[in-house]
Amino acid sequence: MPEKLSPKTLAELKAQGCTNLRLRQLMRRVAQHYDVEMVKAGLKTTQYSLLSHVLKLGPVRPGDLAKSMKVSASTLTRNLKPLMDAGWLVVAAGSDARSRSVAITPAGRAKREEARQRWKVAQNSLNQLLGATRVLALHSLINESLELLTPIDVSAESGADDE
Amino acid sequence: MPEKLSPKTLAELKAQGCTNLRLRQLMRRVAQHYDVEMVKAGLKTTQYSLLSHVLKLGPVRPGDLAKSMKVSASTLTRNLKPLMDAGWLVVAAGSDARSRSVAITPAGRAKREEARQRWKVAQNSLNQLLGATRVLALHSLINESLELLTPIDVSAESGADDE
DNA sequence: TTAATAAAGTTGTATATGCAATGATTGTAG
DNA sequence: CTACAATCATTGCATATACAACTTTATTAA
Repeated sequence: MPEKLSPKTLAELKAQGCTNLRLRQLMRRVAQHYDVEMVKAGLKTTQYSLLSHVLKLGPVRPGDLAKSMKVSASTLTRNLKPLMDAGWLVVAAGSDARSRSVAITPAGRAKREEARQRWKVAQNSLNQLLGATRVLALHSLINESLELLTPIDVSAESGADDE
Repeated sequence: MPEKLSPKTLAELKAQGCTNLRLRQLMRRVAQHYDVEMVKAGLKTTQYSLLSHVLKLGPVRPGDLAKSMKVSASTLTRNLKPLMDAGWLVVAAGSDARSRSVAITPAGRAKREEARQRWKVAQNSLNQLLGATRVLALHSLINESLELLTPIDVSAESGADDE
């Protein structure tokens, strides 16, 4: 893993700039790309993602949901709010008195299915724009990087198939 | 660019999930990685990025700065605030009466230099974690993708070398 | 010259994000 | 059985992000 580098390679890497910055920039662009479609369903891409995860994971504890989505518990708590207000998700009491249980409503299912059509359009047009090969390569790199950066966390299962 | 795909490739792509979701997840992880170091300098990585861009672009109009950083003008307006409050940036009147001019202060230069040391540590440890080859590949893909997604925008020049 | 238009920033509104602190329970050691 | 520790979720605080609407200036067209 700590592969030997020629000085040239190191220099190139240095000249490349900041991984964080570039990643943020790309993320914003891509988010905007998806949002163009998602807006037609009245959702943000993040909300679609949350709906999809709850659909997939069934009644689920907030903490597990957060782990699966790789966001902090506090972020999750707040992101649930607009979806609850819209009646797409419900939060009930959990088995444990300190825990809770998040579930999707029929309206939430319908909305998610509607949004899924939009998502497909966005994903396809992104594949068109970037080229499927490039998108595949990007996904691979992202997945590998996530694994390498993820502190050993047994309980965080795969999550939803698509956003 | 619309490369011919075998059905298999298409299926793989579909199974890969959502580019937006994965990108967001990686971005959050990477941001946290850098933040561990940046916090020691009392900055967020985003703020370091802003300081660096202003340092590089000299007295610059907010609009140009936003373009260079690829954020919206409204985002930039707000992100300037904490740095102005801290005395690291100043916003003066621009040539044009409706425009402005953003510049870095001596204190800002010092802070940025301090933070730059931290940034190096973060970038190096990221390279260690992911492997330099992988980071290089990631940068390439990000750069290519950004270009393909960026609406032809002549005025948005290269920006700062590193975050 | 005046009226319509374009350009530059800021603000209102809403969401996303995380750390640290808090509140509420449950579990455990003595 | 009680005091201490661990778990789970939420809240306070601060920042990041963008779209749409608005204010102020400049430009341009008539």
